[in-house]
Amino acid sequence: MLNQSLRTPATAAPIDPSCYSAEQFFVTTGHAGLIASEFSYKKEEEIYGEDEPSEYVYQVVSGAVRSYKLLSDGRRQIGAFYLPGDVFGLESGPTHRLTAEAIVDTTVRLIKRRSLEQAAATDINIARGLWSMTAGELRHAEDHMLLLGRKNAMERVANFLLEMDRRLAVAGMMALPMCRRDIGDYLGLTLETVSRALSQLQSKGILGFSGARQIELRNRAQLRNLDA
Amino acid sequence: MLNQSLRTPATAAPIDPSCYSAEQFFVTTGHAGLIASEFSYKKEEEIYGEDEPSEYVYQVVSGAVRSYKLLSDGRRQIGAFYLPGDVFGLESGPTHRLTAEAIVDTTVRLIKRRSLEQAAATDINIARGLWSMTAGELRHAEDHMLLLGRKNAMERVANFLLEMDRRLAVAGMMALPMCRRDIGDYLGLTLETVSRALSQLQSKGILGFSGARQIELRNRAQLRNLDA
DNA sequence: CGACGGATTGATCGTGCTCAAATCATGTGG
DNA sequence: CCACATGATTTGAGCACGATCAATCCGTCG
Repeated sequence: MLNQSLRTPATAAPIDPSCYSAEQFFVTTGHAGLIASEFSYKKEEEIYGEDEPSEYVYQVVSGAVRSYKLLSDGRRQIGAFYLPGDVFGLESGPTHRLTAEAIVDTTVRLIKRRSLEQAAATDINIARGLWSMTAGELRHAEDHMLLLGRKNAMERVANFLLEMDRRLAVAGMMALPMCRRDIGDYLGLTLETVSRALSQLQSKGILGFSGARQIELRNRAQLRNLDA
Repeated sequence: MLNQSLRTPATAAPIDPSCYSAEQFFVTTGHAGLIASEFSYKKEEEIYGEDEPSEYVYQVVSGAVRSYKLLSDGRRQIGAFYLPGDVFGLESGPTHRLTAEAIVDTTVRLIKRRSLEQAAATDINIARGLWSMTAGELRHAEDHMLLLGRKNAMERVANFLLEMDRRLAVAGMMALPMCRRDIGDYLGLTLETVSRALSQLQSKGILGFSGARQIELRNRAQLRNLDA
């Protein structure tokens, strides 16, 4: 299965370093002569743990990944989902700040972090790319803090649907890789609250199901209204 | 008033780029021949607005700054407080993602963002510093997402007190620059809930007040227990 | 001293959580 | 191919935590 966001352009497009897209990062590293290998993880398998040394940077080829923090009593906050094309596991410091797990069977490309750092020391484009990707994660985290701190349940779920629609919709349909509990732990809600919000959106005709994880958005404008 | 975290070491300490501290960044830029000027803002004055072009990078000399996002109906999420020594307003993209305001009369040092970018193009230490500071903000945001998504009111307030204790305690006392509403908007709570939690901690002898914003922590261990 | 904004405290309300049960989807073995 | 087992999802009922609304109280500054 070839993923659209991973295709290498036949003609190397010029890269504006101030508008860096994570999806193109592994293309740039290729230009710099860095070697990316592939690896696969089974559903539910851990890719790296919180506070482990950061050895590799990853790009999702196929599948999906969740990245989270745990409290001692088991409460979990998912910080981000990574979908095909997304880069994750990039750290500026020595260790990973969150745990990463495959949500479904997942294949990744990976590059040794050390070789990236070395490349960045001489290639300003690589250095810019590392910074830009971290800045992109920060932007997402800032938006998510607003959601977690100040939005109500329906606003959170509407926001989630629009985010997933943007990132993985094909022909107007989304195939969510994650369960209701994952969605709840991403949105700071319980799985029941997520389920109730989705049911309510269905009854209003804003979305349609074909299986609990196959969702079609029927009214994105109204969904954007619900997202505060 | 000389702030401790701003003092320039008499002997230039070697800087480990993987453990970059934001406080030393303006020292490094000085070595690179970059010029920092000073500017002052009145209490409640806006320093920059959300989505405005990012022209400068700032370091708090004295005072305090809040950085936040607003929803259309006025709900506010404060992403971070910046205290003397802290660097803020650093963006990888073209615009600021949050609004920054002086909480009290505040003096900052500032460097043109353009000159920083130019310096980073030739000086890998500068480039490393920019990345590390953004990564530091991301780390804070990741911790804060866990707090906002999964911690209860007392855990949030305990966490806040320990954070402020670490960052601005002098002789065991904190002089908070921000009001209860600011604290609430930082923690995803109302000002009343913050006030009740603080009163409860006082009645347990875990902290003592000398004025609503002058707090002495009397039992940090117990506070750490309350912070999940 | 008085006025004003900030903080505390109280009473009530409501959203989202908890606990529980029913239903649905998926995959496995007979 | 069907029966069953298992986990995921939905739905319901009741509850609790933090929000809201409201009334003092306090500290600071004119």
